[in-house]
Amino acid sequence: MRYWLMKSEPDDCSIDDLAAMPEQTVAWYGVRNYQARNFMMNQMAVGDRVLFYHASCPEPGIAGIAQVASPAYPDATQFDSSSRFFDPKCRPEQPRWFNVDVRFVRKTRLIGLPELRDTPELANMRVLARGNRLSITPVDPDEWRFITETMLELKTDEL
DNA sequence: GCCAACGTTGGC
DNA sequence: GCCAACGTTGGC
Repeated sequence: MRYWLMKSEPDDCSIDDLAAMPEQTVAWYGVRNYQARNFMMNQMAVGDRVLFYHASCPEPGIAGIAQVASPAYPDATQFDSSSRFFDPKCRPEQPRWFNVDVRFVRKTRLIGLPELRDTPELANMRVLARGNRLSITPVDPDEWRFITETMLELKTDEL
């Protein structure tokens, strides 16, 4: 099992929005970056755990835990001319963009970006790297354990 | 709204 | 294959 951090704009889909979804599951559509797409296509597996991160908002940071709920499949919005994610270069017989489904696990206290940056154990987190713009980044098992067990005081059966 | 950083595009 | 121009991300 791998661990990930996935950014979402809470105006779009917050952790509360995810919890309120049917099946508490949402399609992670709209990724238009090859590196992030490749993580979903090639490395994610159903059951992988996810740090749900609120981005582009007044208090950016980790807001909850989620899990990967489906394999990657073609992102429907790439063919939808009414979508802001429409990609006119894409044809259904050769989809370019893919997404997984993500399911709610739990809401947590907000671990804000300043707190993440102030935590020496997380100094090497991908998402904190200078200039990082990826909306999906891998999380090391040690980082996952530190965040969930030490910072959030969650037990294994709560994840 | 600003801007640093990075990805993508396209001319050559 | 280089690289300038442009677009996007996302914190502040």
